[in-house]
Order: sequence, then C-alpha cells, then structure tokens
Amino acid sequence: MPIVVDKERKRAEILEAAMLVFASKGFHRAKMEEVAAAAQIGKGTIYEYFTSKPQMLQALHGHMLGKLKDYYSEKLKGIEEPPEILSHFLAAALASFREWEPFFYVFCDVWAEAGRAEQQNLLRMQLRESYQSSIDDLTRVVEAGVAGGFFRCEQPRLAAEYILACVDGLALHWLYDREAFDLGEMTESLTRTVLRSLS
Amino acid sequence: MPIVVDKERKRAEILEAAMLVFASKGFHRAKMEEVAAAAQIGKGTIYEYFTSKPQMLQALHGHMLGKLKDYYSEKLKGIEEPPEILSHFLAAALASFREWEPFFYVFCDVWAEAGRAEQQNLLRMQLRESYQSSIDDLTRVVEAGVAGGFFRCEQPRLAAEYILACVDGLALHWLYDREAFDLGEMTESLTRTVLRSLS
DNA sequence: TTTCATTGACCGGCTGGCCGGTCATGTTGA
DNA sequence: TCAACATGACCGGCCAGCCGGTCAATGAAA
Repeated sequence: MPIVVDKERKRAEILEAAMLVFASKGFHRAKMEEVAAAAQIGKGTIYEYFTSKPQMLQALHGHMLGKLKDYYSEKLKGIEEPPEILSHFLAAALASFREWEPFFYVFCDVWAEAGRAEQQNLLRMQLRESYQSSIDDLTRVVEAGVAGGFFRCEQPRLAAEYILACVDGLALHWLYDREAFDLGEMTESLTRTVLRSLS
Repeated sequence: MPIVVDKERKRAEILEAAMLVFASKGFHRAKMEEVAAAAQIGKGTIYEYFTSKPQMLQALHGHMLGKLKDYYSEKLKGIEEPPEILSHFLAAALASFREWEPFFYVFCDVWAEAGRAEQQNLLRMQLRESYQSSIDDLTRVVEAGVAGGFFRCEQPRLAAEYILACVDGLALHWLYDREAFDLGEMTESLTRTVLRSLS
C-alpha cells in the first residue's frame, strides 16, 4: 500500500478543510472539532497529522504559500517580456483576491499570530522567507526589464518592494471594503501606473 | 456626588495599558487580569469601563485611530503646497512604524478579528470608515496638486488608494522583517517615486 | 468641628463552561 | 490474530465575567 501517498493526500485534505473553518470563524474561535467535522474525520485523527493547533496553522500557512506560488507560476507560464510579466502578475494578484479569499483571511490570523515571540516562531520565519522570495522574483523581473531596455529604474529592489507592498495593502483594503473596489478598473489602472513609473 | 473621578481620563489610561499588553501578547493570549495589572487597577474595575473583552478591543481601536489622526495633523500642520504635504505625509507614515509600533501589532489583531461576521461588527465599520476618510484626505491633496499645476493625474482617487495601500503594505512588511528595511533611504526613495509618478 | 449616613468606585475570589489534547476502545484488512 | 489506523468520550487547565463586600470621599446635621 502506498501509505505515504495516502497520508500526504489526507494531510492536504485536512488543511483544505482547516482553511475554510479558520477563514470563516477565525483561528482562535475555530475548534479542532469543527475542523475535524469539515474534514469528515474524528478529532483524534487530526493529531495523527499535526501536533497542535498552532503547529497546524503553521503547516496551513506553508501549504497556502505553496499553492499561491503554483497559482502565479501557472498564470505567468510562457511569458517572456518583462512588461508582460509585470502586467500579468498584477492581474493575477488582483484576481487572486476573489479566487483565494479564504487564504487572505487566514493570512490575517497568521500576521496577528506571527507578531508574538513565543518559541522560535516558525510562522514569522515562513512569512519573512516567502516575502523575501517574492521580492527577489519581482526584482529580477524589473532588472531584466532594465537590461532589455523596457524600463528605467535606479533601485529595482525598492521598486519591487513598493509594488508588492501596494498589492498587499490593496488585498487588505479589499477584504474589508470590497464594495469600494472595482477590481477590473483597478487592474488596468494599476498596471498603467506601475509601467509608467518604470519608464 | 461622592468621589469625583475623571472617568474619561481613566478610561484612556486603561486603553494605553491594554495596548501594550495586547501588542506584546496578542489579543487572544492576553488576559484581562494582565491588562488590569498593567493599568494598576483591579480586574473588576475594567468592567466599570468596558462591557467585554471584544468591546474593549473595539474601543482601543477607536482610541488609536484618534491618536494616529492627531499625529498626522501635528506633522502636517501649516504645510500648504501639495507636493510638500505629500512628502511630509510619507515621511510621517514611515516614521510612525517605529514610533507607533505597538499600534500596528494591535491593528493586526483588529484585522484578524474584523473579518468574522459576528454581531454587526463595529470593528469592521470602524476600519472601513477610517480607511475611506484617509483616502478622501489624500485624494483632496492630489486634486489640489493637479489644480495648482504641481501634479498630473487622471484618477486622483485611485492614486490615493495606491499610495495608501503601499504605506499599509510597507507597515506590514516592516513589522515582520524590519532588518530588511532602511527606513531613511526608503522615505526618500518612496517620496521621489510617488512624486515622479504624479508629474 | 465632629460625627455619621450615603454614595459609588474599586476590588479580587469564585465558577461555569469551553476546548485542546489524550487514550482506551473499536474497526479494518492482511 | 495482529498491526495499523481511526475515533470520540473524557479530562483538566484556563479565564471571562460576576458579584458581594470594602472604604475613601462627601456633605449634612449637630
């Protein structure tokens, strides 16, 4: 029996269930029993896969980051020119607000949780790492654009930082006041703004 | 009337204490008893001023928003020219990361909490309101700049939105990876970037 | 000035219920 | 028969909020 595969799959299923429960009730209000019910397993079974509730959040965070990364890879597959990459990235990012809404709610819990200095705080390390890796990727795109003569930019890393901060900030604002947003219009206008500021 | 106490003042003192406790332990881990100890009062007394722990968070959020607003008013007092206002605003915003650090940690809790649809969710309304009011202010600055011939910008409200999102995103990133930031350099470079994209 | 009744701010011990985590018991499948 | 896995009843620590009691401050009466 490919037990390992089953385990891996089941673990992922539990995490998917946990994501929905955490997103709708919040990490602290959500009960392990509810997560178990959503995953259609017994509560005890959860502890076969995770050692504690906080550890589960950390695992969930890692899982989500992986999926989000795949999502971007998919959306940017085969695109070569830096300006194209940038505009597709921005479109994918804004579209993800809707498509991955539960993710973002859980991210809020992760941010709140990562701030406190218990243990060695894996959550905070994960946050840092994923964030730096995104900046790295984006910096490379800007640099490629400069090298290719598409962009002008003295500090590509700072530009990448601003772009990412803007996307994250917009995600936060969107979560709590989505009526105030027209994502379609915003995608277009943000792309224009960013590309213009790099030219 | 026996025992005249400045209720308003005491309430504010309790909130200041609560802010530090919530910031360091997180809203959910913090005990009311710890807040009481920090405020140097008995636990029961807290319930003379607040009806419950969540209600206290909401009050604290309102309190913080008020103080932050005062902070900006102070920093921008007497400045008239839109480009100046903008650069001072950005400088004040980035400087506030350090000066108001506990605020920002509590904001993370507020964001996480505001996402869940209990009661009518005053927290979420407060969030929306303060956010829209900031956008309004910033939009007016951009419009004034356009009217005065300092800026060129077709959609001032969207520009304001992006600027604010960028600041909020940077705040978040800074909280969890401040070593990666040189706030001084960033202040200058962000100001330059924003002003250039408006010209 | 002294005394005493009145007020209400303040306190902290107590408790009910909640929920994370455990483990004795079932179930399955080889 | 036994290993592997799943389960959910149960346990115990925890803490928000309550409540009965205290006492400093006040001011009116003597």
